[in-house]
Amino acid sequence: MARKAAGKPPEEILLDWKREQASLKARVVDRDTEAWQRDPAFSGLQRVGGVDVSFVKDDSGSACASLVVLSYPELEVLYEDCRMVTLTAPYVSGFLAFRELPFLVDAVQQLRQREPRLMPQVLFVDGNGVLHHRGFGVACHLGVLTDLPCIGVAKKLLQVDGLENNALHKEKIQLLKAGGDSFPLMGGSGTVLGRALRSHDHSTKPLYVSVGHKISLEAAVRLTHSCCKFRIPEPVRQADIRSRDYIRRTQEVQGVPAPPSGRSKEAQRPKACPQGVSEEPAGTSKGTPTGGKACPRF
DNA sequence: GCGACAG
DNA sequence: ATCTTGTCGC
Repeated sequence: MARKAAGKPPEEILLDWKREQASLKARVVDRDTEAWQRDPAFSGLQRVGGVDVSFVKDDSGSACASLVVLSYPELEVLYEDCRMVTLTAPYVSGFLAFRELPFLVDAVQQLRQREPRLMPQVLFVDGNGVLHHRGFGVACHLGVLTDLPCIGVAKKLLQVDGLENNALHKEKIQLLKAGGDSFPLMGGSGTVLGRALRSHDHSTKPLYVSVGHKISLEAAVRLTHSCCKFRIPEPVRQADIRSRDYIRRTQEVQGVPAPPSGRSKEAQRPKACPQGVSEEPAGTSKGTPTGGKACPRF
């Protein structure tokens, strides 16, 4: 009975999605809009957020969407929201937003309504911003729909517009010697789409940072570096750790016994979290991140 | 048949 | 994204 989100959507749907991306792309602001973004120490910045979606191992439809807010510059968790969701759209490279975004937008709206004072001033998104097939990745999408500054952080290079993870690219990576070092990622059109960043001294594999919304690439890269205690920016890392933990706890209670004795002690209590406010599986959203028209099934 | 492929 | 143990290093 459970609808599986498999198979690639019909061409017709993909065309719809492309039209939507093109339409929303016009609203992207790829420059600094806040005073703290220009400040050398980011003074004025107090809260940074991160979002992520983790999956249940044998069910492409079940996942846990999480939104966390950390203090800056301490990077301590102030807020955490994890919720199980049912994904309807399949994953198609270039259309990640249509699969994961509805739930993340919901999470932001809930925060805005229940704890407005904890609203993050910038959001780190797992995935790309303008470094995308059509210049509108999930970080841009989330930024436009929430009107929050967003930074796209991908763990792998999306090979678009002439960008390739080839020998030359690898040579450039070798030249990144210290945390904070980076080099531009230029698309075929000569435009800089993002930057490969060595997030800290002891990390060899770079992060691919690109503008999502309302922040310049320079500020995005600098802030990303300043939020890395490890390779992955702390906001996204915490969202990831907590969402997987949430799933693990859920699987333990009614199903799998107790695999190994995990070492996920990394989760402490945030000052606020809508955990107790149990309602429905929180799957109000449908197919379109916009919430506009409805594209029911695949 | 082979390479690509954010999460 | 997820499947997976040990292992090398600070």
